[in-house]
Amino acid sequence: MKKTTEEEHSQCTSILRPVRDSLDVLNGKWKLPIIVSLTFGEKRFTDITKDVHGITDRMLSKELRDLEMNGLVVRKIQDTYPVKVTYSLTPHSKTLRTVIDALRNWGLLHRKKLNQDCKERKVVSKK
Amino acid sequence: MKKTTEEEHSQCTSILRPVRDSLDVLNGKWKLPIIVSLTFGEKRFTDITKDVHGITDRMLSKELRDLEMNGLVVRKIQDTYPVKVTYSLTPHSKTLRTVIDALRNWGLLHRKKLNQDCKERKVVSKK
DNA sequence: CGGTATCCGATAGGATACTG
DNA sequence: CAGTATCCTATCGGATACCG
Repeated sequence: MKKTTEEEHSQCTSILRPVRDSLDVLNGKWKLPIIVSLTFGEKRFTDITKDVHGITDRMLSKELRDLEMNGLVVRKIQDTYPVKVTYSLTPHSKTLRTVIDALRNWGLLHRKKLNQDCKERKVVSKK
Repeated sequence: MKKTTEEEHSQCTSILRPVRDSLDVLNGKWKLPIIVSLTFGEKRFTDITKDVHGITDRMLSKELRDLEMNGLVVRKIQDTYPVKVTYSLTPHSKTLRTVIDALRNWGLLHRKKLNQDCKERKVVSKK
């Protein structure tokens, strides 16, 4: 138990780099929720608004642009009248499935944990 | 293919709620990296600084407090001289392993994808 | 070593109004 | 319907200095 620290550090770095790569692309409150919404198939602007509760037009617009630039979302304009715009996932963003599942499962676990702590009156008041 | 939309919407919501629960706790640039650092065992303030490249004392201090309040990190003060403070994960935060693994794998995939696109000269300039 | 205090700029994100 | 424009606040996050 001497030189583990150095080895550990480089091991840690090798995990941290890709994790931070992911976080850079997925950061913020809305990107993953938007992607979740689109996992159910291509949708129109307003439909996403309805799924992702609380998002404003402004944020949705901005986040969709971000996601499109990063190759995670495709914007398609149907040249009908009136014009119809749809958004959908790319093959690449579909690989986010495991991330979403992991977050979902942990979210459920976390909420269960909170309820438990509540029963045990061990809640630490937030702020 | 008529009423799927309503059903889809409630299905979507049932995924979105726990995902957003997770994101609320894990948001920001630093929390998951800090947790990754601590997966290698309890560490001191400065050691975390070294693992999580680029973080400032101020942010680390703040984020550790946040994580402690949410029951994801434990702060332990050894009453030696000089005083030694260590941080470690809780059983609960250890369940984040799957989330971290998923993000790590996706990060690797994403970088591979970027390199591919680069070769194909399909890069979309950022900004 | 393990932080806190202060200051500051940048970005996230909300509210509201408006447009083709 | 599918957004943009404008304005605003809050938080993020960096720099620097300082403290027991």
